[in-house]
Formats: sequence, C-alpha cells, structure tokens
Amino acid sequence: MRFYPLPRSFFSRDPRRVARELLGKAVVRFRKKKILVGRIVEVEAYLGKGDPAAHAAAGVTARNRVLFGPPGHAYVYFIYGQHFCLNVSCQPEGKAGCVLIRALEPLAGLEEMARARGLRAKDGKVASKRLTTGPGRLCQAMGITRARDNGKDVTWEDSDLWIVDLRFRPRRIRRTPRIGIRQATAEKLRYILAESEFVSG
DNA sequence: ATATCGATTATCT
DNA sequence: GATAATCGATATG
Repeated sequence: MRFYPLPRSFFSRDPRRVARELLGKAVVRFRKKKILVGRIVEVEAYLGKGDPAAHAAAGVTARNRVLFGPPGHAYVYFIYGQHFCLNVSCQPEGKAGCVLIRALEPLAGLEEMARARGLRAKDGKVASKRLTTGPGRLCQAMGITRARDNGKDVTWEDSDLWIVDLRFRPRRIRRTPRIGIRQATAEKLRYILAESEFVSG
C-alpha cells in the first residue's frame, strides 16, 4: 500500500477542525535514504488575530509570515534558545492559523530517531517513549529545523516532509487547555488521543 | 512521584 | 532588555 500527502484542502480550514482531524494521521519524513514515521497523538490549534497566544496575533512579521501564506506549509520556529517546533499552516491564504504538532507515536525509523536524539540504545532496544513525546523532541528525532524546513509545502509529493492518512481510527479524543502559554489558557485548544501512551505532559 | 531551575538565542518592546 | 507554543538534570517527598 502506498501513501500520499494529505491535500491542501485538508488544511484550508479552521485550525480547530484541522487539529482534531490530524489526530491519528502521521508525519512522514524522508531523510538520509530512510523513512521516519510517527502517528500524531497530540496537537494544539493556534488561531489568527484574536488569539493572544498565537504568533500571528500581532500581524505579519519576518518570523511568522508562513502563517499568512497558503495552507499546508510547515511553520518551524526556534524557541528557548535550543528547540524547534513544527506547525502546519491552516486557513486560506491571507488568513492566519496553524496546528502545532506536539507528540508522535514512533512507527518507523526508531533507530534513526534514537540516534538523532542522542539516545543510543545500550542493549539494542530503543526507549520509544522519549523519542517523539514533545514538540522539541519530535523535531530533533526527525531532523526538523527552521533552516531546513520552514515554509516547506507538506502537501507536495516531492517534499521530504508529509502528513499522511494511515486510516487509523482514533478511539477517544480529549480536549485540554494548551501547554506552556500564559495567554488564553482557558480555551481547550489542545487535542490528544486519550488512549495513547505517547502524549506529552 | 512532582518541583524547580538553567541552557541559550531569535524576536519584539 | 525581557520573554518564550521546551527539555533534561537535579533535588526532594
């Protein structure tokens, strides 16, 4: 069975809708002749103007301009001096919004991920829980950086970064407030697969 | 088990 | 100059 990236129309909608539907989908990364795959188990929706916690809240800047471009593009930013975070732009071009990918269940390329994370297995086994449970961790595991991936079209078949539908059926989806922010903490814009062992926090 | 803290830099005030 | 959509280490119950 072959898989293809989700179409742009999937992302050209409200980030809350996209966030919910991204649960159970997968991030696919082609890197150094290897394929890395992780099931999305935790995401957060960030809206446009009117969402004080969103990078897009203050309008277009050099950093966030991808958010105002066409949907289905990677928005990668550097945070706390040492981590990258992966988002996918949503909404039609001109209207900001995105979904932050916060945690994955590693499905393929575990050895590559462990190496990228600096978690060399001592006995040959990989501690999968530490690989991709967290936005910074999953970027490190998949080699996602701002220089390499910011602005990349994740719906393009020739891209080395895809979001695909693996036909996985989520059992139970839960909503909670977003993590690590100080504004707009009341709204439940974090979506998690309740049954997953790979949710962060 | 939870709590606190330092790292380190792009970005914005 | 302050802050940040985080992580890993260390300390303590």
